[in-house]
Amino acid sequence: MKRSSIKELLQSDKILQEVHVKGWVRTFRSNRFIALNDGSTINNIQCVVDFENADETLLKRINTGAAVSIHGTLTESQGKGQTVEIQVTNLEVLGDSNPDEYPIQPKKHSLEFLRENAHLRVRTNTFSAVMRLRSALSFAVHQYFQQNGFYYVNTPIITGSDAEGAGEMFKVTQFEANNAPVNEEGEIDYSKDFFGKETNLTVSGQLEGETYAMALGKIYTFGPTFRAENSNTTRHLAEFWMIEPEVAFNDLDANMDLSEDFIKYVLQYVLDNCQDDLAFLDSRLAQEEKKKPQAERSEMGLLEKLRFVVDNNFKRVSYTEAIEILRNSKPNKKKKFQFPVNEWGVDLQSEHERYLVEKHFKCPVILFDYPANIKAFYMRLNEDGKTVRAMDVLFPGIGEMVGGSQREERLDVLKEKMAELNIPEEELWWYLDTRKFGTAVHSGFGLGFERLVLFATGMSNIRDVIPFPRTPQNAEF
RNA sequence: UCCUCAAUAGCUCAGUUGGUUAGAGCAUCUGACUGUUAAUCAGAGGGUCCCUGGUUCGAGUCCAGGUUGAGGAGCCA
Repeated sequence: MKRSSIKELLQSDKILQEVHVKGWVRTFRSNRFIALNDGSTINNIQCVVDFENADETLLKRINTGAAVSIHGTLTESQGKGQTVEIQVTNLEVLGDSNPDEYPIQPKKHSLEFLRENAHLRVRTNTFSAVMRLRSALSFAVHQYFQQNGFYYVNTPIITGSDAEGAGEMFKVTQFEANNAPVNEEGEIDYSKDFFGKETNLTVSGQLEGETYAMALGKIYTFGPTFRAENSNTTRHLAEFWMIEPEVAFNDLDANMDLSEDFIKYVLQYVLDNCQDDLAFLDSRLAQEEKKKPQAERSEMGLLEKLRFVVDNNFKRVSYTEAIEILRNSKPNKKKKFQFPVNEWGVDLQSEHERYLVEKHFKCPVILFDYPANIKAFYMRLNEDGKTVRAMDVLFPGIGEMVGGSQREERLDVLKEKMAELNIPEEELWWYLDTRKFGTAVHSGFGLGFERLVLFATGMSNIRDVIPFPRTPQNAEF
């Protein structure tokens, strides 16, 4: 007999028909009611066992976590918690689960404990909802770009350029740690290594992506990215997935339009397609919020927050305007900021970004036209000579969701900037070629996928929105 | 990397000014009950009090160093 998913059965009108399901036992109550989940939906289906006529040794094997195969009749439920249930005619335990050892109990676990059981945590409601949402978001990312004429480009994960300047890199080498060949100066001789040069895991596919945008027009990357920073925060991972669109002939305004349109599209997609999981996460967040003191509670629930972002325009503010707002803000005047805002040119601290997004504008904010000397070498210098066409999209509770810019398309200006920052031209000869041959205005941005998942699920720690998080001192699994 | 806090049963936690036999709820096991919804009731088992060293007649408790975790900062996406 054909097996149905629980998702299908809960929506079906197959009342009084024979059905077949397989899944894992969530709870077994009163020696009679199995709450069965197969991952197809957050909802369980209740399977009612005729315990009076059942083999007792079989009943003893129906434990939390066990895999079972069930044949039975779909009926309307006599109980209150569900509309339909399965009257079991045949039950087979496919895989036992020793209740003495199985770590996932039918009770609340701390997120810290579940992180230590990352291989099993997806069997909980919270993590299954998060991971289904992550999958849906990932699909929506591709759908958005594909529908809008973008080509998906796979930039290299092992990279030979270390001039991207996006952060500390993980080395890739075949050498033994204490037995690497050295040259006459006593330095490690990478010309003898696998690639014949020093190589690293990518921190960004942007530079390679730019070369493809200068031929395919509109491209995006969506792949793993690595940072060897010793970052211990709720927003950073050593291995994360980044989305990097790059568009030829787009200026910064078009770039801001793209980022806003893109974010709204993928959030609308999950609002339309992940209602059960979002409803669960919405109530989960509401319960979490209740534990906080009144002052720290967020004004909006998860669903409310998502709809708000989709329905309202992001506020676009230049760095210079932002500095003015901050300088005249109450916390600055009352010296509540740890880093007071006095002069133009300083980098904004988290507390300043949070003030702008959460207190002043109360909506996502796009900051643009930053001082040149706090931004990367490839960003387009403005006519004022002191700011660059950079932009950051800031989100409440998350901070920087997107970082992007219009790229410097003028070869001479780019070379000058690289010289200033001691970036050797030989390293990036291929990148400079895009400016030598048919250069054009172009723009792009990077969006940390996990930060998007963080926002869409209402989770608060980035380690809880990726299956197996990689962070300093932790590469278990 | 810096600052703050934490680590006690499988999980979540309590443990008084240092004091003799370290507790609770949940989970597990045994039994009762059976249309339950985190079922209920009765009973039982379960401890390297993170590690190393120190102070003390005596350390879960105090001190030092370390490990791991959490929150915040920096770096950023």
